[in-house]
Amino acid sequence: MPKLKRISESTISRLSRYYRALVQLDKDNYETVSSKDLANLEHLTPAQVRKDLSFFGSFGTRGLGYPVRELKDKIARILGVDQEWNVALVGIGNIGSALVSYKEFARQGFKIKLLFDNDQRKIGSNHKGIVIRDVANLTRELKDNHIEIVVIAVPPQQAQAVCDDIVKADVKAILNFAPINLKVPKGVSLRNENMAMELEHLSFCLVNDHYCEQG
Amino acid sequence: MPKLKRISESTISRLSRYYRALVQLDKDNYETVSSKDLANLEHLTPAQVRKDLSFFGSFGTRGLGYPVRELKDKIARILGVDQEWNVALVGIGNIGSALVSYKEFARQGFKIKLLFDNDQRKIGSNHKGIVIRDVANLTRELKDNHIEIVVIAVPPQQAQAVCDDIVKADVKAILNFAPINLKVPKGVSLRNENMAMELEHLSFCLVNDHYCEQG
DNA sequence: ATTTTGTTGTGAAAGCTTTCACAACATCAT
DNA sequence: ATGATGTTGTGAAAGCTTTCACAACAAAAT
Repeated sequence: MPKLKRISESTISRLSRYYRALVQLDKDNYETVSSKDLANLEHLTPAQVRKDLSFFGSFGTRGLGYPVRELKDKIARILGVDQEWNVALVGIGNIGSALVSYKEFARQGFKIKLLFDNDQRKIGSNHKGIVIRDVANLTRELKDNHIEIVVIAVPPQQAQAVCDDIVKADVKAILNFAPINLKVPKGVSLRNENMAMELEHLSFCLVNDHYCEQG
Repeated sequence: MPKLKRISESTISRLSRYYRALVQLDKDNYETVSSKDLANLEHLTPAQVRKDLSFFGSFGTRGLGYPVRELKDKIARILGVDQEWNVALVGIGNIGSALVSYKEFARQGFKIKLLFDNDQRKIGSNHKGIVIRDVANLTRELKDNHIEIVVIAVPPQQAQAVCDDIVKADVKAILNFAPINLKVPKGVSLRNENMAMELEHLSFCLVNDHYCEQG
């Protein structure tokens, strides 16, 4: 039985941070970087950097550090940002509209291909060059257009129904902005962006600063 | 020496989830709720619910469960959402604009009082009833208006400078949307919303589904 | 009264993540 | 060559979080 080591959520998140740092280091023409430097850039510990990277292989040279360009490319491959992904966005309200214009996405290979809404006044209209489709046809259109990632930006009451339609289209990755816990079957990856929750975390820290020792 | 038990980030996040569930239960006129029910609602375990709550006191009755209304109010107090907070928003671009209109914030007691930008064309103009101020005066205006929480929605290159000005105004809570690791002094709480990172997490799971056993 | 059923609060166990510490190398200076 | 310095990769230790398991209690049934 091949021992399947589970990888922690935090390691994946840190991988994103290493990647961002490496992109910058490469731009600045650094050839190599030590775990210590990389740790300093992202306010982590050298041991953590090494442990995280060692999970995926031995990328460094003892005495020297890691080759910047090579490590960047390796992490890009691991994160899947060396390729393009077809993204659809459901719910063209305040947040949805903002995401369509968010340059960071396209730059990283996440291409917004389809937009959906349930508002008859919006359906059929053009939004930044993309036509808004009827959410009633969500499942079929996601399938037909080979969408791989869907962003949910609808009100919480509609989110689970939308989510179910997305799952029916065999989409395996969902980013949810609705403040609700979506239920997805095993095999579907779900990430939540919950701004209300983050603000509550901050107000908790303001009220209970003795519990929130941080810096 | 009073033993200062540290509270985990995850416990605080779950507290937000319990709160959301309790608000709904209260609306639906439930009088009591068991740790089992609360766990089911948020896809957690009963033991975790009890452990989390026990951190802040004994709120339940053995054999019966927790009184919904009372527990909701207690958690509201703990989270600091039983009061209003003065919020400022820096950077009125795509995301910033969306946040101004985001109803969820105001509903939870987070009142956006000031808007800032560095674009001369925007400064002085009205945005949804709030005048946009010059970010050059950030520190002074935050102080004068007793702002307690600031949201950063500026491009990454400007984020650290903006952050430093916020810290100078003695603001102790910052929500950052810029894809960069901000450095803040001890005593200042910082939360990050990094959408690019969440998408990278999803593409990681698409590429490495064997590591991402979830559901 | 006594038993049955249900649920909390919590110490202990299990599981997971981070940090430590050092052997194993690579490079450079002499 | 040899020694000095620097850095990785990793097993073991420490620390943290979640889950287990059960005594303690409350309410309802008999």
